[in-house]
Amino acid sequence: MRNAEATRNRIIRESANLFNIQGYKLTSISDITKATGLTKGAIYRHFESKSDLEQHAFRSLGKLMFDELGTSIREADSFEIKMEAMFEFFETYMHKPLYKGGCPLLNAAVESDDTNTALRQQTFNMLAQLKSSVEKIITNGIQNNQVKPHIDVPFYSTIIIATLEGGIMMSKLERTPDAILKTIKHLRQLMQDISI
Amino acid sequence: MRNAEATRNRIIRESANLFNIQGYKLTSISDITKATGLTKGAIYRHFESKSDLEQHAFRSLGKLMFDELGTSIREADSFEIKMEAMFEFFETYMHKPLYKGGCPLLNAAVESDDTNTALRQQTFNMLAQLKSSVEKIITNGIQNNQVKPHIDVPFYSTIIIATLEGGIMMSKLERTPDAILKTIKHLRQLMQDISI
DNA sequence: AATTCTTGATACCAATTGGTATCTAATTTA
DNA sequence: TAAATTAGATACCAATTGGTATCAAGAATT
Repeated sequence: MRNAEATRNRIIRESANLFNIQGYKLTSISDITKATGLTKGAIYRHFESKSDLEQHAFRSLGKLMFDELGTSIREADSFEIKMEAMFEFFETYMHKPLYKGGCPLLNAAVESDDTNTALRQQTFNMLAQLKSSVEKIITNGIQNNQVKPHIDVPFYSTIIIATLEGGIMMSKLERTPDAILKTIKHLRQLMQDISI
Repeated sequence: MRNAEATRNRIIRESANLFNIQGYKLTSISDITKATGLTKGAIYRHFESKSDLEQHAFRSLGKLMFDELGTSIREADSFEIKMEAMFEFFETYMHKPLYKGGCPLLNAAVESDDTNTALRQQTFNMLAQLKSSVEKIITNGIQNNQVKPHIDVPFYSTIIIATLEGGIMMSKLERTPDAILKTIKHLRQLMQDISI
C-alpha cells in the first residue's frame, strides 16, 4: 500500500480545515487538491462524492472538539470544575484554536439549509450531543449536592450553549476575544447562582 | 421610464431574500433572474457587480430589521418596556418572520470571511449599531433611575446580543422556537436583576 | 518473478459561474 | 414627430464546478 489510510485522513483533515473556514459549498474539490497536493482522481477514490467527504470532514471536526472537551471534563471531579473546564476550552480556543474558522457547529448550522439535508442532520446531532453533555454535568451536579435540586436542566443547558455560540460569533466578527470573555464571565456567575 | 426604481427595489428585495436563505456566495445571478423574472442584462444595468448587489441587499435587510426594532423601542417609554419590545421582536420573528432565513447579522457574520471584505465590514457595522442601540437603552434606563447605576453597560449589551443570536441559531437548526424562548426567558430575568 | 489488485494521476465531460457586448423597445426630450 | 436616452433582453465569453473514464505505477499475492 501507498498508505491509503494516511492519505484518506489527510484528505479529511485538510478538507475539514477548508470547509470550516470557507464553508462547505464554497470549498471546491480543486481547493482540496491544492491543499492536499493530491489530484481529483485520488479524492474520488476515497470518497464517493463531495457530500460524502463533507460529512466525514464535519464528523472529524466534531470528534476533535468532543475528544478535547470530553477528556478535560472527565478529568474534573466536581460540577464547578467541570463547567470551568468547558469555559476554559472556549476561552483558550481563541488564542490556541483546535481548528481554524470558528465553531464547526455554528458554521455548519448557519450554512446547512434545506439544500444540504445530510449536513444539516449531522449538525443537528452534534448540537443534541453537546446539549446532553451539558445536561449530564448539571444532573450529576444535582446528584452530588453541588447544584440546587430544582433547577430546570434543559433550560440551563440551552442558555449556556446559546450564550457561548453567540459570543463566538461576535468575537469572530469583531476579531477580538472581548465578547466570548464577557459571555464566559456571565456564565461563571450564572453557575455560581445555581450552585449550592 | 419603465419604473427603473421599482425594478431596482425588486432586485434588491428578491436577492436579499435569497442571500439570507442560501448565502451570498451560494446565490447565483441566475437564481436572482429566476426569482425576479428579469434577465442578467437588467440586473447588471442596476448594479455594477454581484458584490455591489450583495451590499445593497444586506443593507436593506438591516434597514428592515432596525426600522421595525427601532419604532417599537421608540414607542416604549421605560427601560423595562423597551427591553420587552426588543424581546418580543425576536419572539414574534419565529412565527411571523420579517425576512426568511434567520438573522441577517448572524448569517452574514458566519459567511463573510477574509474573501468577502466588503460584506464583512458591513456586518461589523451592523453589529456595532445593534450593540450601541442596546447600550443606549440601558444608559437611558440608568439616567431615569430604572436601572442600577453601577452596571457595566457594554457587558450587558454584549451578553444580551450573544444570547439572542445563539438562541436564534439553535432554534433555526432545531426548527422549534424552544431555544429562543428559553434565552428570552433568561434575559427577562437578567433584566429584572439589574432593574431598580 | 509473474500476476493481480490498489492507488492515484491525466484527461476529459456537460453544466454553471460572474461578467460583457450588443441590440431592441420603450420613454423623454427637443 | 424626430432624436436621444434609457431599460432590459439576447447571446456570448472564459473560467470553474462536480464528476467520470482511463491509464500507469506501486504493492501484495501467488
